Amino acid sequence: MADRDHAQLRIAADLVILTVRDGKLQVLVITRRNFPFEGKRALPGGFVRVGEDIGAAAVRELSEETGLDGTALRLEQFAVHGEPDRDPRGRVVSVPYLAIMPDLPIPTAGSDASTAAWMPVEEVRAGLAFDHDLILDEAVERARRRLELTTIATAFCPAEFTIGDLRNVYEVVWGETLDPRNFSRKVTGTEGFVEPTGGRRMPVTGRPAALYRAGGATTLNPPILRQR
Amino acid sequence: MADRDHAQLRIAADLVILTVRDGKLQVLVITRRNFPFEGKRALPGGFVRVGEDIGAAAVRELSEETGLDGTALRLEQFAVHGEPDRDPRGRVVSVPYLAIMPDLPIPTAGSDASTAAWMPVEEVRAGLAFDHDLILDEAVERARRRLELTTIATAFCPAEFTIGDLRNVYEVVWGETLDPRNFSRKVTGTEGFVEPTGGRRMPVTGRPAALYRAGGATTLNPPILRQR
DNA sequence: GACCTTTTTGTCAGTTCTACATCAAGATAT
DNA sequence: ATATCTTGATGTAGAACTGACAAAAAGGTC
Repeated sequence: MADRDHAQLRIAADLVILTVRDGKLQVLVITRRNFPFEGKRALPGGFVRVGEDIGAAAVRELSEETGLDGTALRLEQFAVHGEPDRDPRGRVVSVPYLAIMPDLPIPTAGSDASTAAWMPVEEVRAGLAFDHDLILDEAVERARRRLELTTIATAFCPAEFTIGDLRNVYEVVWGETLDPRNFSRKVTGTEGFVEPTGGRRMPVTGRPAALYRAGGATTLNPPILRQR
Repeated sequence: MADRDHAQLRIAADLVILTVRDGKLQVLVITRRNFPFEGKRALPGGFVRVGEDIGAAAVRELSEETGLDGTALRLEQFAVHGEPDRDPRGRVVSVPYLAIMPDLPIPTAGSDASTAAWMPVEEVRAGLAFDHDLILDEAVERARRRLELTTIATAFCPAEFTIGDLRNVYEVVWGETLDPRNFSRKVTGTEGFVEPTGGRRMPVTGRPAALYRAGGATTLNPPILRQR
C-alpha cells in the first residue's frame, strides 16, 4: 500500500466542560472568531501540535480560549468523531474530552474565540458549529452515567458543600427529583464519598446544613441509579 | 498559528476481537509481516485511508488481515492512544474498537499479517507490539463491565445456546464462578435478555439443556454485578 | 430398574430500596 | 418569651432483591 493511501489529517482536541449554575446544567462554549463557522458557538478546542500529546493539547486549548486551568481538571476522553466531511477545512478527527467543574467565574475570551461563556445545555443544543451538538449530547449522557457509578458529582461542587448541594447536582444533571432522605442515606453510607468538615452553612432562613468535602473514593459501590 | 504547527499524522484503527474458546478468554491476534515489530504479535488494524471513515477502516482491516466479516459485528470504539512516540513510523494515533463474537473457525492470514489466530489473553499479555498490551487490557476491562450492564454476553454465544453456556461466558470473562441457580434466575427474569427456542441440546451424558436465543434487549436492568 | 451425570427449580434469611412522617435547629415576628 | 416559619436531618415498615443452601427432573448406561 502506498504511503499516500494513508489519510494525512489533523487531530482536534475538543472539550465539553460542564457545570451546574443557576439550577441548570451549563456548558462552556466559545464564539468562533475564525473560519469556518465564524460567529457561531462551538466547544472550546483546537488542533494538536507536532509532538504534543492529545490530552496536553486539550489543556492548552482550554487555557488559550477560556483562560481556565485544565491541569486541575480530571479530563476524560470519549468517543472520537472522524467522519471525512465533518470539517470544511479538510480531514479533522475530533478527540473530545469531558470535564466537570464547580460554578467558577466566567472565563475570559482568548485568541481563537471572541467570547467564552457558560451557557445552559438546553439553549445551545442544535446551534453549535461542526458536529458539536452531537458531541455535547454524548458528553451529557456520559456525565449522567458517571453520576451513577462514580463520585464525580463532587466535582460539580465547591470545596465545601452540603448534602443538599450534592443532591441538587444529581437532580439538575439527571433532570429528575430525588428523595432527600434516601439520597442522604446513600451518600453518607457510601465509604469515601463525602466526609464531614464539622462546619455548617447558615441559610437565609432555616436550620443550618452540615458541610462536607469530597472523600477519597472514586467509584460508587453500590451505584446510585436513576429511574428507568 | 501557522498551519505547520498542526501535527500531520495518521490514524490507525485497531481491533480487539474477543471470544471464549476452550474455556478461556481469547483474543484475535496477527503476527506482523512488516516493519516495525516484524514477527511480533499485534492486534489487527491499520491506517485509515483518505476519505475513509474510521469505523469503515476497522472493518476493512479486519477483513484484509483475518478474513473475518466485520460488518456483522457490533464495533464499539474506546479510548484512543495518541502519545507522540508510540509508533516508530511517526505520529500515529490509534483508535481501538472492541467487538465480541462466538468461537468461529480460525481466520486466515492476509496481506499485512503472516498469521491470524485466536490466542488466550493470558498468553499474549505483555508480548504485543506497540502499546497493544495496554489497549488489550483496557478492552478486557471494558468487556467485563459490559457484561454487567448490557446483554453483550449473548454475542459470545452461537445463535442457540443454553443458560449454562451463557453462565460460562460470564465465568470465563470475569474469572470467577457464579451460582447456577441465582444466575439462571437473573437471566430468565430479565425481560428481553434471552428467549427460549423450544429446542434442547443433548449432552454426552445427563439431562438435556433447554436452548435459548438472544432477546431484543440491549441493556440490563437491573445489572448483573460481579463480586467486588 | 438402579445408578450416574447434568440441568432445572425452590426456599429462606439477610440486605437493600422505596415511600412516607416526624423531629431538630436556627431566624423572625408577635 | 413564645409562637411560627423554613430548611435540614433522621426513622420505619413493606416490597424487592441478593446470596447461600438442597432436592428433584431428565436423559443415558450398566
